[in-house]
Amino acid sequence: MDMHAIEKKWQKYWEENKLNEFDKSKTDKKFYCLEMFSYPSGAKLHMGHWYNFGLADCYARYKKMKGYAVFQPMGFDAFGLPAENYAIKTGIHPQDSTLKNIETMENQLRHIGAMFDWTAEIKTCMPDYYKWTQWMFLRLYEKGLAYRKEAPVNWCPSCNTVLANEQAAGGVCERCGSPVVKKNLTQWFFKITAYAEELLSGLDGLDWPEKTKLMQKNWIGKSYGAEITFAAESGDEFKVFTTRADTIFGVSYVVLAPEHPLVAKLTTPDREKDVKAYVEATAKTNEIDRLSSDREKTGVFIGAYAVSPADGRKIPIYAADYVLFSYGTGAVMGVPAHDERDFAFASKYGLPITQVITDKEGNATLPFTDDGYLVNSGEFDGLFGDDARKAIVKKLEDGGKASFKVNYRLRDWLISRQRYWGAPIPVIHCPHCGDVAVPDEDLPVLLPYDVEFKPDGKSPLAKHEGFMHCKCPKCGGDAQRDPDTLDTFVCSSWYYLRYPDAHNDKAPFDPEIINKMLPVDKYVGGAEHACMHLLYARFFTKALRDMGYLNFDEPFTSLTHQGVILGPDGNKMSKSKGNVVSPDPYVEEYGADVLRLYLMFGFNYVDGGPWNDDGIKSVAKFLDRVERLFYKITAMPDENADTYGADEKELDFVLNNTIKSVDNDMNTLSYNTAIARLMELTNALNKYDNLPVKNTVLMKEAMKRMVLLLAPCAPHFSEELWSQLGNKSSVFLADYPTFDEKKLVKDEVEYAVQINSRMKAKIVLSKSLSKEDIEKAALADADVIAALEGKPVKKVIVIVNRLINIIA
RNA sequence: GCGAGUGUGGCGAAAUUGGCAUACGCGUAAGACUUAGGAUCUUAUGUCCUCGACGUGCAGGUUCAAGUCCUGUCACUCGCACCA
Repeated sequence: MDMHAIEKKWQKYWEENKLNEFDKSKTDKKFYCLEMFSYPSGAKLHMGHWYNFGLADCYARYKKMKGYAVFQPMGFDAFGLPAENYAIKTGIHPQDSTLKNIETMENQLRHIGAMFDWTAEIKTCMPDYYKWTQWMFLRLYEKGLAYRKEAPVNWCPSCNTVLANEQAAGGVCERCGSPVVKKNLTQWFFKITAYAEELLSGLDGLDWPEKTKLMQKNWIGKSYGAEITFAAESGDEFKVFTTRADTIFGVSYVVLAPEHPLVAKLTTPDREKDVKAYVEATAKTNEIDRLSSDREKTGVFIGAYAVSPADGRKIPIYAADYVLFSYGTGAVMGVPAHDERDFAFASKYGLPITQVITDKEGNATLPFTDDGYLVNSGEFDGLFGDDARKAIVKKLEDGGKASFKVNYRLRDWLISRQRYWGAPIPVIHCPHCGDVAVPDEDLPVLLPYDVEFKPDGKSPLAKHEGFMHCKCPKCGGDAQRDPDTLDTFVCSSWYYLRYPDAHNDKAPFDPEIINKMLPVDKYVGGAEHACMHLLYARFFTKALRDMGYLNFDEPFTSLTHQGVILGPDGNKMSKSKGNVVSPDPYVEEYGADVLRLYLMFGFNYVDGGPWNDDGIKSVAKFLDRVERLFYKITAMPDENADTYGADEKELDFVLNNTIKSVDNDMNTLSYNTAIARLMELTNALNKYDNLPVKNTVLMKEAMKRMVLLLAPCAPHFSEELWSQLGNKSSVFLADYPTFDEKKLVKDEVEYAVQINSRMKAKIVLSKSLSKEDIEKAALADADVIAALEGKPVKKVIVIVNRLINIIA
């Protein structure tokens, strides 16, 4: 078959007949199948895109044939750093390179033969989209979910920009790998922490990979504990957060984070020099060092003492950088006997180590960090774990010195970027009125084209007079625009809401439409977004729901992460390693269907693996075989329709079993086994074809269903064969084949017979036999009798339809 | 360090509730057809071998029966990484 010709032919047909477009009259049977949209990079589409988009399309087409009105849109996450970096390097404007890249990618994407509904295409860098991204910001701002504050932020000295916590994971810049340093800037934040609890509890009901849910859970990091108030001798009070209130009698010092405001206030004059030096040194330390748990603990005594609320002991106060100012209260109590970090710290600075917890036997090596029984704890001695914690906190609570407290590790989402290529933050800073939201009717705040990209730590927009200067919407006086742009993750946090109403120019979407079309029924994309995009999108959905725009709680009901296709060398594909595999030469040589089929067959979808084209020919051969068989069978006259013996029954069994298996495999995205079953059906048809007398009516029926089963996987090929069968409408409008349970029932079953759990014989028995008869038949078998050698039978285990185990 | 996952032929990989390990394919070998074969078809193909034994990273355990369950251990991958 001329693959290229039929690709063109049917892609044109599908487009002209609007087969890829969602039928808006069928929202009651909607199936929203979405792949994570991609960034329009200068590099061409690689194998991973095909693996993601092409194979998700197989699922979408399968669902369509199962009777759903499938909506599968495609778009581009078009703002972002790479285009701007490229502009700095080459002088080519981000808008020009991005739009050009999009055009190239659109063309490449069409080669996949996916049923993308291009009428709903989104490009996040276009004003008709980012207008609504800005609108989203304003709604969150109104709700108090967007706020501005000065904060130490992750600063990448190489990219000259602020990074989100998630983009600075591990203390290095996600993009360039440079060590991240801290810098104080006034930044915009989204208050994602307001939803910490629901983001956590909502995970339970989601059909998502367990690993991803666990990652989000850990990222949110809920922990139950208590805040306990310590009083300094000066009278100043401060709280520490602890999950181990049961260890409070073992406190031998307390630590304040170096950034803690009380450090300066409480430091005694004789310690001032040392403390100041330490605090300054901490500020200079970059994240990579500060966050390393292997690092030696350091700290400095500030000269002041506090009083333990539990027993009134006087304990020294330290400042140490192993305590994070941004978590809990920024202060902890040091219990060296029962915390590894405190143990290391106390050992170094010669602080007392008092054991207050012990195990069942009364002996424990320090530091002992498990739950245990209290000792040296006055009235609480003998209590265990949770009971001890509750009793102690209750007692302190009565004295106003403690309270139960839940903490989350999740931080608010820093969304300001000192970059050009993003959606401008729609806020005006007025010398009289302060921060003023841009009125909705003035949206979008357009991104100017003529800017200076050269990075110098200032937003390119800040240097653009025409952009910056404006009138305050409130007082009409001279004012300045916010020079920053929004993190691109803001754009991608709501795009799935835009697709179903992509051309709405009155609102980001019509809630009536969106509430029918959402949530997304199947979301397919890489696992690397587990704690960023997927969390942010959930936050947006919940926030918009609470504002009354949406009536659902979660954006993505079911999520699948496709595996990663690695380079042939087993490494992640990258330009620098030179191991990027392009789909283009394979599409050129074998066609889109063969490549789709090979990607389905050669890998477990959720695992991926190193690229290797050894098997691609075999898949091409498989389609050739199907095609040859197809033409051979369709050319046969209808004969022997009434012939239905063992061979026909066997063929019918394989046919029905294939339908059952493939249906199930497609539904669970077990593509490799689905293709294996289709190969088996082909083999069975070939085998049957070699018989002298053939029921050609049965063969034709089998072939017809084969074409239907193959259609979601090899759409052009199958559409062609379908039309050759004389069908006037698309194969994707045909019903997915169903199987007949009766055809799956065999008259006879082969049993494996084991003697003392060892395989000794195989016997074929009628399906209708009772357990007793099966046992009798097995014991009467000549091979079995021989293998038993006259030994008495003690016990016989019969597993119906499978095996018989004789214990002798 | 903590958390999660993976480990099966020469290779990619299969294996409902524990029930014939290695489906499907690649590769390899032999044969058929052919002027020819890098096409097509057929057969064989876990290892060692004579019966038979041994085989799912390794060592144990539970069971009539373990790739699957339990304990320990090694290797690799991913995530988190001083969160008190």
